[in-house]
Amino acid sequence: MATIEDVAKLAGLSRTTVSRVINDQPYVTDEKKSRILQAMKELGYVPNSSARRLRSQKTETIAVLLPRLRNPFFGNLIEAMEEKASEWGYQVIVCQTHDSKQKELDYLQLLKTKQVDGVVMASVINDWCDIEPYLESGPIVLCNEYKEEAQVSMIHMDQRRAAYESTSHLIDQGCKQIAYVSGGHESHAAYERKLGFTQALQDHAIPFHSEMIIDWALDVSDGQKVFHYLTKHFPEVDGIFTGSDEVAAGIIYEASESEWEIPADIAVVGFDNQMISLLMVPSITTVEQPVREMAEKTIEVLCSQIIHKSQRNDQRFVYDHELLVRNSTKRKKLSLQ
Amino acid sequence: MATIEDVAKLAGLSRTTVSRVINDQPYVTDEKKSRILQAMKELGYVPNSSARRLRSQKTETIAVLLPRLRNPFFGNLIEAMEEKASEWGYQVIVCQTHDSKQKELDYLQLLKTKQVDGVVMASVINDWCDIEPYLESGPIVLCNEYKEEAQVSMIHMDQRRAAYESTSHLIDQGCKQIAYVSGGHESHAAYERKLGFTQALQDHAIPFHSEMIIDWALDVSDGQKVFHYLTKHFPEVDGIFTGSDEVAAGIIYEASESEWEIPADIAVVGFDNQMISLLMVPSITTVEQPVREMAEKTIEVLCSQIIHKSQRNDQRFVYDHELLVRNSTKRKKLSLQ
DNA sequence: TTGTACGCGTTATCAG
DNA sequence: CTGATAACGCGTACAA
Repeated sequence: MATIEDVAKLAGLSRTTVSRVINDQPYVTDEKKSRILQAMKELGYVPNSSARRLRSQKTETIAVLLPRLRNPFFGNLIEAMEEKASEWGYQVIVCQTHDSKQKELDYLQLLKTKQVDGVVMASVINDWCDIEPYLESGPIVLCNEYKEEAQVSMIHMDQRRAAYESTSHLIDQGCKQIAYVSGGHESHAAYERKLGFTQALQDHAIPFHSEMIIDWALDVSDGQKVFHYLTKHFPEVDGIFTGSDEVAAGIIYEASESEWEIPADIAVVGFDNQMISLLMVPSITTVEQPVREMAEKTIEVLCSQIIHKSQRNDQRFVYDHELLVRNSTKRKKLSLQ
Repeated sequence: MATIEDVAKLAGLSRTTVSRVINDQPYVTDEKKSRILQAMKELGYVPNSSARRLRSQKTETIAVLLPRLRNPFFGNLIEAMEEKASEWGYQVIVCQTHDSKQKELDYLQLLKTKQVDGVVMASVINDWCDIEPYLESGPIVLCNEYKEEAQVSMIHMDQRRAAYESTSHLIDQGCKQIAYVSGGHESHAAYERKLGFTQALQDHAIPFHSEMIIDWALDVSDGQKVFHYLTKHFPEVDGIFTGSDEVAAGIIYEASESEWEIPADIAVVGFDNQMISLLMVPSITTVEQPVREMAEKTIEVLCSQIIHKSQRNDQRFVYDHELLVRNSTKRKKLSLQ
């Protein structure tokens, strides 16, 4: 591997001058500049980035922590993040925590060891007090997650309102025995969602059945299990709020294999507006999140914090959702339309 | 930031000894060892990885090149790769090329600049002769892709056989006017698929209509367009081979909004066995790929090449597919069953 | 068993 | 405009 020294020798100049050319700095004669460029080409010289990192204390790399890529919500999120980061000249390291406290801390260690300049947390498992110390080593930005007590920037939706709205929609459609089905880990986002759900029940004087709360449903096959569990133990159920379109799809699929009719017997709402929610029969009422916008804003905020270290680091951006009403909840005759 | 020097001073020992402790090397008294560990804890010392990289010429990082994460096939692929890489102690950088030659080369540059120890290419856009030079800088492994002329390890399925088999299945079901619908870039994998397709037609004496070849269909919405395009221009079509379940789903969705019946009027096969292929009505006949196995093998091969630089680097692993027959192609009465 | 001294490849400082 | 020289933080022959 050719080094800067080799280039300097071949061009008959010093390392310093070569370095100036590499970094587009002024004060180099055009003649020497081209001599150096020539030498670089001849040797196939490429600057060694490990050395640069050591010298400049910068890595041009960020880490994105999330539970798992299999969930298409996170797939879409990181897709948009990688594209934006690439525009800013940053690499992206994928870090799947699988909802493990230990893995989360392991990945945060990347910040301490200077392997990354900053971190996006699209999922937070540990208590904030265990995460805060890492802030000394570099900026952290929360996306799709929030912690009241955290002094960091956060980009997210109003999960509570979204849940409130879609639950109210179920109630509007005449549901009175509504189950709440959500994913494994109790993130703050999930917590807010549940608040919105219970608030909606309360405001409409619908009873809350704590037995009809399910907190282990992550994907399609969990949705299938949920359907059997609910219809067996609570045959009076007539509405289901879910935290993801995959779970909703699993429920609807199993219903189609049984005697239950969706939405006549049970109305179901999903979350995220994945492609699948449109394609299912019946199509799934769901909550659209501005994933790409949130992802891009997250990267912008993080990158500018990396560059201007002084900047205030506790901005908050709240995005709007949109309830998309589809066939999985349309129980009422729409006589007025 | 505390350095190894600070730790040494505090412990009253030399940098070397501290380094030995960090790297679990022998020849250190237990007493001094614990004194050093104590000092490290007191200072919150963490080894600086940029310095280590420079010194050891290793990054413990690999890059995975793929077209886009939005395609769930690649999402699943990188999910499994990241997990396996993590077991080996490697970070994963996501590199979405969006089928751009330039982006592909930009990302390969990571190898040259020593930002990664190795590269997985799950997509190859450039001619191999443009990629080969990068091999000087570190190992490259192909996953789900192959190039006859390349002297690198490859992990993939026999795409040709898979396509042959699912096309033959369409023919068995009585299809005579079969369209071929595939994704944008003409990868070698896609090339092999098309070979299998045409071979199947030929072996069964079914005419090949070059006008019924579509090469721009990537996702659900493309599938929707495909449906309209085909039914308008080739109303005689009675079978469609697609390169992805998303495209197949888009076709089926549009058919359900029209007068066309699937599979009675048109039989459709997908590819990849995504969740969606099971959930659609009708469910989609598709080709199951051992994604996780291929991903894990890929990482194993790459990591061991990184570690044992001498090892032969042109191994080839071919995995088996499985045709899953579902309702989107079941046209014949199964009188014998 | 421990320490000394050098080098990994760059960039920044300062003197010319 | 150009060049010598000192860091950046760590690992490792080699010597003791």
